[in-house]
Amino acid sequence: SNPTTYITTCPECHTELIRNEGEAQHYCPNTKGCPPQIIGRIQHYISRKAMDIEGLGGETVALLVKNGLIKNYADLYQLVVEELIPLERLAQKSAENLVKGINLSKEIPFERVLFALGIRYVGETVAKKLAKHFKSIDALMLASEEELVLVDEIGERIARSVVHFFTEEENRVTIQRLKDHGVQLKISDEQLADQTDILLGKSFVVSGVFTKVSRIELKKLIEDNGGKVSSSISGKTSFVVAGDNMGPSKRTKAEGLGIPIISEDDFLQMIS
DNA sequence: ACGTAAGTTCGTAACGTCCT
DNA sequence: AGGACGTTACGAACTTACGT
Repeated sequence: SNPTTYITTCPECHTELIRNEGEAQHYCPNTKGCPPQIIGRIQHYISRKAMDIEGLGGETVALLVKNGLIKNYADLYQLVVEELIPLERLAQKSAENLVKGINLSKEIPFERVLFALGIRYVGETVAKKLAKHFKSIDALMLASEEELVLVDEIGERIARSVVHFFTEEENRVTIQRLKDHGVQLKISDEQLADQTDILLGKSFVVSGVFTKVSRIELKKLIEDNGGKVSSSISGKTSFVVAGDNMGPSKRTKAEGLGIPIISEDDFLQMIS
């Protein structure tokens, strides 16, 4: 039987939206002409967990788009100070900072660039998984749905979305432009050199604050060495790495399950 | 030179959905 | 069913540009 469909129009660009019964959300398919989408994609690209471009925030992105200076994130790399100065809220100083920030983003590692691209269902962690598995955007672009599903943690929905993203000509062009500007679209040699399999199959929970490495670095060390970081303790947790002010409920739970609680030093010892 | 307003950063928490 | 993930929202501290 045919599912009921609901038809509405996008309040922003008045494109027709079709949603099938049972689908939780519908997205405006007008990816090229819907202004909030154009701005939103760039805002995501520059955001903290993605390319983290300092000097550029959501409002400034909207300003740049509205003034016709950029239409997608690859355009950012062609901005020059002079054309920014006439804009509201931007003067010499901010314009320089902005261009500087954009240039610095060329050093952002591949996994975050992959997240920044804005492929649906590819968030921060899925991007990491894909980056680790495929090592480069070229390899990822060649992967079929079948190959993608074989990757741990990647299901049908994500696989379909990834393949779809790369079939769009516009996306391939944008990616080529990023590549030409020197954005990291493959895992760097240094990154590869830092990776080991020491912690393969081990699952970690991190709790508290640490002195020698930051919480973020600690998680990165776990992942780079083949381990998995989870947010909550379960029977599958191998170790809890505890810093200062470890959450008391976590401590109780770990003790209850008999999971070893190790210190920052213990952990660093493990991987050295 | 100073205060204000706007924007950004950083931490956190909650919620609904997806994966296994 | 349980855990993980993506998304959104919020607030507080900090930075910067701009008007007086």
